[in-house]
Amino acid sequence: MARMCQFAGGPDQPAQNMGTVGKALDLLDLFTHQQPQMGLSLLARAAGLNKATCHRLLTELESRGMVEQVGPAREYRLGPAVLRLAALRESAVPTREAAMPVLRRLAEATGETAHLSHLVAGRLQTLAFAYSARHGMKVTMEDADFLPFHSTASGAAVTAFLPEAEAARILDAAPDAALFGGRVESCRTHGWAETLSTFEKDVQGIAVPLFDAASACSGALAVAAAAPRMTPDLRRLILTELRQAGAEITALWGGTPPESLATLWRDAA
Amino acid sequence: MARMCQFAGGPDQPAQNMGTVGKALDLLDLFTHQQPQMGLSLLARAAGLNKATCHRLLTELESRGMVEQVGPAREYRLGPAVLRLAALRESAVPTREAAMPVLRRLAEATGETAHLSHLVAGRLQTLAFAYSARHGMKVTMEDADFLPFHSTASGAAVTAFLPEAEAARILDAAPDAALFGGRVESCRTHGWAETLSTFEKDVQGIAVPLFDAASACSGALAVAAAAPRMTPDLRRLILTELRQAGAEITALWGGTPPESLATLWRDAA
DNA sequence: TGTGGTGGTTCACTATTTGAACCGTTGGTT
DNA sequence: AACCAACGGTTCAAATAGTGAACCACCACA
Repeated sequence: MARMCQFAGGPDQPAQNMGTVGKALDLLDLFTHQQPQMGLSLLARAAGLNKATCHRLLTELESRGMVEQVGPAREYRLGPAVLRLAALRESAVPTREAAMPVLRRLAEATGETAHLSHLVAGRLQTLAFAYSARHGMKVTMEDADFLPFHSTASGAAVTAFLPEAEAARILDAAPDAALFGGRVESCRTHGWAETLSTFEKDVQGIAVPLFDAASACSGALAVAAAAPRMTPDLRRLILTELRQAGAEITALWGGTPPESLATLWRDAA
Repeated sequence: MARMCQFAGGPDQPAQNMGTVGKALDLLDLFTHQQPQMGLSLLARAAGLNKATCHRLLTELESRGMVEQVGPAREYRLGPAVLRLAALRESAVPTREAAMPVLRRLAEATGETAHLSHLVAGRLQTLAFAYSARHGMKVTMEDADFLPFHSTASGAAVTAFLPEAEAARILDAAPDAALFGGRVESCRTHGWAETLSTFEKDVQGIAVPLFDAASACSGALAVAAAAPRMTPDLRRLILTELRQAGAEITALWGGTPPESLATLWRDAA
């Protein structure tokens, strides 16, 4: 079960399972903060689809309100139907709402930016963040973006506690396998991951993993601090608060940390 | 262009355009507050799909995080990916966020429950609402639900300003065509719609339509008041505030009311 | 008047989706 | 314990639905 990769060394698996609806959903993922709306041709090119195919998919998405066309250029953007789905999801399982108070408390206690992400479909998705009012200079973030595994503390923390197969996939894709592998390994032994100036210059990230009910890693909680004002004391404080908050959110989400990590955190406290 | 219904009296058009992704997206619409999660068989039955088909669609939705399976019964529920999409949509076009202050002000000024819905894919979707703190007894609402056209003031208001073809479709589906048609006609002449004890007993609804940039009706703003405390004065107040707030939200959304309604509202003020 | 860019449509080809029947479990009844 | 029904999930021949090169009409620029 651990090694599902039967094609030895097959480094390129560019096309995954490609159903029609998969392609349609991939289209939705093309919209970002940087490009919240785009035309048919651009979408087709970005998705690697024929224009006709892309058009049909978009039409179908539009008929259900998942995207909408706007302006004289008839560009596409995400539609209002997603709002209903999200509201329904949050009402059924209030992931974000439940974690927000803890997140705010963490930001307040550390004086730095707190940041929550969770694993969805193999990617690390920003769920929420909270700023502290203490300092004028702070690390700012964009909501609803994907986090790169290899350059963030959250990414390392999650990778450290992923099933072996998936962790291997991420490790293989790392540009600097040794460095990233080291961070992951360190997280496995200490219970937290740390980066400095990898995601962004002069930003120090410290992260702990979060877990679901099956003790599988489901996300990460991080503090992104301005490196210039970091001190050993502050670092100790962040670690303490982070472990505490991480345990809380995991509990709020109905999850349980794996035994190994639970003891690690207990000993540290 | 006005009358697209070429099959005279054709009352049953049960199957619309049915692409594969349409079916998949329809699955998402089956989740409600009442049933936030359901098993494979139930979903297949509710969607009118074969179990195998339904399973494949769900698997594909799950691979993109649009749904997730949970618990020993492996039931499905909406997944975390919808959160990202909604956050992105709100960031690109802050429909809800922009309207919230106006909505709250409306609730405060009238002392009743204010309610905002918009038209998506031919249905009226609850977008937000605001309560007033003035009275202990108030009309309460569920977010992220669909509103029936025929029994709500919002439904009548929207229908009154829809393109003829769509309005006819809704009118034809009305259980009491005369009553509903009367409400719609009244809204066309006065600029607002009103219901009493239709959606729920002892609830009086008053609604005005909202418009997009092309002066097409895109939603409705309503006040749901407890009928027992309604007075002519209160009703006048609600109407004034409602027109004002409706014009504001339409403007905030970058829309413009059709000239006919604009003059109606000007004269009333 | 050409050239290259849109958004959108057509239609023969075929690859994808479909659904009856199947399996292995589970949980309640007789 | 045997039975039954309903569950989630899988198989595979049959056929339906998706695909993409080539096609408009349009616009802007030169």
